[in-house]
Amino acid sequence: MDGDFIGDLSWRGLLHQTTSATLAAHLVEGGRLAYCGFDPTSDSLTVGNLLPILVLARWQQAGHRPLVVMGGATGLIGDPSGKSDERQLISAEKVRDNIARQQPIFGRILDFEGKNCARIVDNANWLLPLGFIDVLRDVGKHFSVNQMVARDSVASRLTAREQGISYTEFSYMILQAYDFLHLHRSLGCTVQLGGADQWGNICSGIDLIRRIAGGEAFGITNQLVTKSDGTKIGKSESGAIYLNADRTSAYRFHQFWLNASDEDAIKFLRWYTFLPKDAIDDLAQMHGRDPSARAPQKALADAVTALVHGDAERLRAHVCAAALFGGDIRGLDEQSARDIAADLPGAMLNGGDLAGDGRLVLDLLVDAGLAASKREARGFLESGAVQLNGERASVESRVTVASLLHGSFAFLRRGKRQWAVVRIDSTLSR
RNA sequence: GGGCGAGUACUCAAGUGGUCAACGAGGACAGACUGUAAAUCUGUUGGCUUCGCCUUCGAAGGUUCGAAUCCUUCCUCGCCCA
Repeated sequence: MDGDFIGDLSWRGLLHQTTSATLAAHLVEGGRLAYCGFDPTSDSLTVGNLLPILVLARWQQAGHRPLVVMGGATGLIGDPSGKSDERQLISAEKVRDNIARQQPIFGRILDFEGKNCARIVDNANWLLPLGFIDVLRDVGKHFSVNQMVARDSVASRLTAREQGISYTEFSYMILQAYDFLHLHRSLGCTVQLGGADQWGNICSGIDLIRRIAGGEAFGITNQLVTKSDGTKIGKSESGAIYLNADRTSAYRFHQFWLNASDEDAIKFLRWYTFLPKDAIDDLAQMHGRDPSARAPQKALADAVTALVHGDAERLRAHVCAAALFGGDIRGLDEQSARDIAADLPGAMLNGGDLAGDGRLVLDLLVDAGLAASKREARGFLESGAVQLNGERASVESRVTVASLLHGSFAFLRRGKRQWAVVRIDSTLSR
């Protein structure tokens, strides 16, 4: 997919705005450097952050150079864009920690080798050494408060009576503008990418570059995407969907995409995968012929899981899903059961725990994380939502040694799609 | 610094001395129907050793037989004045 970056974004429904009519001409020549900033306000990135990373990857595939800017300094301040509340400040330590945890994902999705290799920099390196007075004299003079107040991110906080805005967050756009200026001067960065809510910040940077450096710079924003019901992607269910395997297992990640609604699946394919237009059109057609095959959902889950977790993990997740939702859980051979069990959340028991009458399924639901409390577990059992090894369980049901598969597993299912496993740790038993 | 107002469960939002574990809405989860979809209908939504008990209404104290509701101090936030 060499070449047309703007065209690619556009048919995928991701293009929101670009800053200048001369942008297209600027991009005709390859090797342009564009940056996108990521503020380390959380220790792990979520599927919401995946989109801008992919935009950088598309940029790279179009023959340009991507630059990831970690907000080691701006993360200490907090961007008011798109936020209705003033945020709690996070400690410097936490920010450094978050950066360390967030970085690996970029290595997996961007190409750090070759001619158009990606780079990661941290704005703490140039923002922290700045002196307050110097900034006010050299940078602040170029900002009109009248204009700053008119920016959406600020204006909404000034008019909304619930929350105001602190001077700290108010200053954020100056810092981001300075980032762009710095990257323009030191690395020749000419383009900034970001979500639609970043428009104001990006424009501030472009203005600053024109005023101080006399250079021309560009901005491209992508649409902020939501599900068809208008809610954020990757929220709800059992919490946010993270990109780190230790927060959201590859299996759960795969399941998340597989559960996309019909309406969303095709859109997600355009937004979150590199599949070309005709491949996606084919999937849409297949889906029209046989919706129950859920071809788009499967393609989506496989593609995104492979991208984020690697192909081996994708395959495991796929096999696991097929066994749990397609086959007979009791018929699994020991090795398969062991593999699948490893991917599911669950509870670990030692052999002695199941001696005699065993333990109540009610209790194990809580231990395995399928119910938040016994009170809730009781509700699930009473409504017939729970299966033990494929058979409906009741409030009185117990797990005994006899109910274990291959002497060591018991599979619990709550509702249609939540699975967990109770495992016997043989090293502790007997 | 002064004046006024607000802080209730995941969110919004009732409740202004006992009948309040706290109305209602949304969300979420579950059941039925399906395709691990959507829509629809139904149920649940603080915890537990569940005909009862325990812990919650910004925080800490206090008044009272009894407080989410009254008083004091503190914290956070908004508006106005300086």
